[in-house]
Amino acid sequence: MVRVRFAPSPTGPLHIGGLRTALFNFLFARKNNGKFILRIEDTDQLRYVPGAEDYIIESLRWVGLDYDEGPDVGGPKGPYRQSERVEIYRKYAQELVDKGWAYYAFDTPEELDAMRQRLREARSPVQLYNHITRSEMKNSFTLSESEVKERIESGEPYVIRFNMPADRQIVVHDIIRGEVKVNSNTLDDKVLFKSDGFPTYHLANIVDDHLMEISHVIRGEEWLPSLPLHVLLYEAFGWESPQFAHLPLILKPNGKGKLSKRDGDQMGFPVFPLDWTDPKTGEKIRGYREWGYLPEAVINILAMLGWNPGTDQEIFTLDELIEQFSLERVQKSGAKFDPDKARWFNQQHLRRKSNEELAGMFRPILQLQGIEVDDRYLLRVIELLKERVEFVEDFWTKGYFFFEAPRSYDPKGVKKAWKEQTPQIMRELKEKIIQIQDFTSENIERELKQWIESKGLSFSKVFTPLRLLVQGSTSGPHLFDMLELIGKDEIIKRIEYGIENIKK
RNA sequence: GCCCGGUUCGUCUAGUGGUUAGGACGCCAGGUUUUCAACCUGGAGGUCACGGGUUCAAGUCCCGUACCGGGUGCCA
Repeated sequence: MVRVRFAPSPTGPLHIGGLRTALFNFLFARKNNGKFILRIEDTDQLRYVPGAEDYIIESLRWVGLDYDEGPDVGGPKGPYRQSERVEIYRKYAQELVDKGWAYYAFDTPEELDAMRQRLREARSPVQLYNHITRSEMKNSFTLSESEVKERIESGEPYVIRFNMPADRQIVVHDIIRGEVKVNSNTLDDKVLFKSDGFPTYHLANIVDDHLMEISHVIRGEEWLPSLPLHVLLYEAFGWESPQFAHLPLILKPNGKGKLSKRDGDQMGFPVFPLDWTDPKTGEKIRGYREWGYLPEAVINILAMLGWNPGTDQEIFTLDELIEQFSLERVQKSGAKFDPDKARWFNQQHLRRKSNEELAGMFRPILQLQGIEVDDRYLLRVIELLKERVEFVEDFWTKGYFFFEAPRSYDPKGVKKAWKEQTPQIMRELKEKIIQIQDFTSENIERELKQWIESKGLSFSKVFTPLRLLVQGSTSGPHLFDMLELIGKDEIIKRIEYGIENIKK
């Protein structure tokens, strides 16, 4: 039985790197008829951010990554919030102490700093709390059993550290990267249980993955260095280890490093699925959703960052991804995020939507403008604009003139199309348009072209200024379809108004 | 510093010892269009990080170096 989990910690808004980890877990679970579990890793009291958990849940829901078990939906292996499981971790930490795999330590943060500082100054290649240095610190190795007991009973703060064995060659296996070998001497006695009564990630993670019967741990590459520790923890408990897959990181588009919080607003693309307002600073960051991205597009963008099907297919629905996903085809190297391609994905998915769906998404934007239109008109507008739009908002920015007369005229367009003789031509054109009885696209085109030819004018001398008058700029949708849709009376009004108001 | 991982057009990538190194985004040009977009056709863009091996043959296997990234916390 495949059981995988997405285990974010609620220290801020979910980042798209995290969302991709969730996606790959989800795809793997669905592909293998397994379970996808959401677990909230809120063991850090200091970094806890109110609202972050709700944000995570809402984000997953928005993109359609439904989980089978989780804090809000429950499940047989709950609770799914680590803060509600502290007693469990305490018990297992104790078990490791009893078995000799862990020990008590009483060093203060200052003492730890001093130790690292000293080692650095001594040019020691490693500055670790390990099998060598622990003999100089305050812990179960240096204190007598009774003194340890006494300190604990007197309420002195303590932590429980892992007893990292010396000189062990650890070989771990990763589905994406193959074998990774590490010597335990480069590892340290990690804190497993903190003095605040909470476990660290390492302990809680292993205990929960075991108790929740997780079969595959699919997580970001930043966890690869702690994999040997985790494997040793499974050994210490005598548990069978799940399989591991470490996903490549998503990197900044230009420049270096992991994609992070502020990159988005600076470089003109979102880094978070939804809008987020920092509860402390009040700072607002825009999300994919509010930016106008379709959830389908976000899924597609993330799926293609670090995975590919091995075919030329690039546009996928979630179901198609489930069908074709495999961990074996996940890339080893980090992928730079490409904002241009992200836009392209959105455009592709937008075009695959029905006109009715698009109308449903566009109407709220119109309502914001105080505009009410009937469905037939709206659907025609969408039909005319659909191929030239990347985001839903573009229906407004590129088509507002279907709903109201242009308020201004694009200066470049005016310069290009509005010549000395143009007002006179437009006056005559207006008279011609008044005469057109059958005001349909096809007929308007035929009659106007005939008229232009009979006057010995060129199409562009007439049509470009006409377009300018009707829509305020010189590039846009099919001219005659647009004229038909806007209607004869309104067209005439716009021509009259424009002739008076465009100055040359 | 130390540990781990990575390295194919600007970007995402195909490629598993023998290919003119393929596709997509973006860019450029032509076609189409009253215009722009879309679409179609074409183009530029890669000494497969570098250096050494192994082999009749290496982007593909091995070693070293460089560079990039991650980790190195009582953070996850």
